[in-house]
Amino acid sequence: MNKTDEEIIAEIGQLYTALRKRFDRVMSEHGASLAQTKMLVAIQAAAGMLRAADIADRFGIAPRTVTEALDALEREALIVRMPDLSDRRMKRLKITPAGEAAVSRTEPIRDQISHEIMEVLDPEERTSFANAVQKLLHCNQWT
Amino acid sequence: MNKTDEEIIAEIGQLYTALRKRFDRVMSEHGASLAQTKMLVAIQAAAGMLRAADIADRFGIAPRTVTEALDALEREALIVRMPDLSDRRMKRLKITPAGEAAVSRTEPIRDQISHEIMEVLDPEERTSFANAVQKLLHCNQWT
DNA sequence: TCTTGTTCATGAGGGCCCTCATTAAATGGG
DNA sequence: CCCATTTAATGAGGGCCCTCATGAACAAGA
Repeated sequence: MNKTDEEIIAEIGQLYTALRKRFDRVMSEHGASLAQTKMLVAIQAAAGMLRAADIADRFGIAPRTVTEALDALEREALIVRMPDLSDRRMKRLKITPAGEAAVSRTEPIRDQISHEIMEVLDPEERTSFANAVQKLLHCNQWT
Repeated sequence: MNKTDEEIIAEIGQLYTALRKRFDRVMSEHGASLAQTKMLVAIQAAAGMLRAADIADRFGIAPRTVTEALDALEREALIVRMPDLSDRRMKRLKITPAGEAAVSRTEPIRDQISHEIMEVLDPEERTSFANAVQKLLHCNQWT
């Protein structure tokens, strides 16, 4: 029997939840969750020059969401928010040694899990799946 | 250039967020959000016999999540929680007239949006995409 | 009957995402 | 130089999801 559009969409949601759950369970023991770690990596790479708004742009999420994630990272002492002397509206983000430690600790784990998740698809499936996701994403971006 | 596993997974997240945003924007004006409306439909179909735990099972989400959604639905007076006389631990869920009105008001909208989202894929793409999602979901369910 | 184990709903606390409103600061004309 | 606009970050309030802990009620064996 063929799936309805609604069923497929419901399954996308379930898939997202299942993946996040899997990542977070493993990674929560090592410092930061997946979304947080991705921000941490970006902050580290930018060497103290990144602003909250940059992260929002880069990951395509709302600025308010970034503030919230940074609150958590700062609470865990993985980053610090430094006031910018030349523009007092913004704060530059800097990773702490503890933050760098968390990044290097979780990097291999993230790779590993990502790979384990996707390897259930054979190469052709993987490619067409990636294309379909891209297509769906593209057509719903601006809507 | 080929996408990494991590990139594909990140895009699944973005897709989920974009879809939910699209649904919620339209549906929030009509009473209940997507997840809430799906629960409402189930509650309506069960004609007063459904428990919170049944919803958790049916949708594959945690009981605590259901409590939260039901709080919102009850706040909006779309459902009521009725104590069960034979087993005082549980509460039976009943849809209100306002709830039924919300369901019938949003039903065509949900169908419409679902269809608009999925129609960017041609039939073969749609099928292989659905299969891939299924496969990924299946292999990550228990993990 | 009296534990012990189970089930149900929920409190408490988080993560990740959103919109809208607000404050503070920078900036570009008049 | 001053005001209007724009930009940065965040407060307030929601939605959807999780785990772990709690309390009440039921079920069943000793």
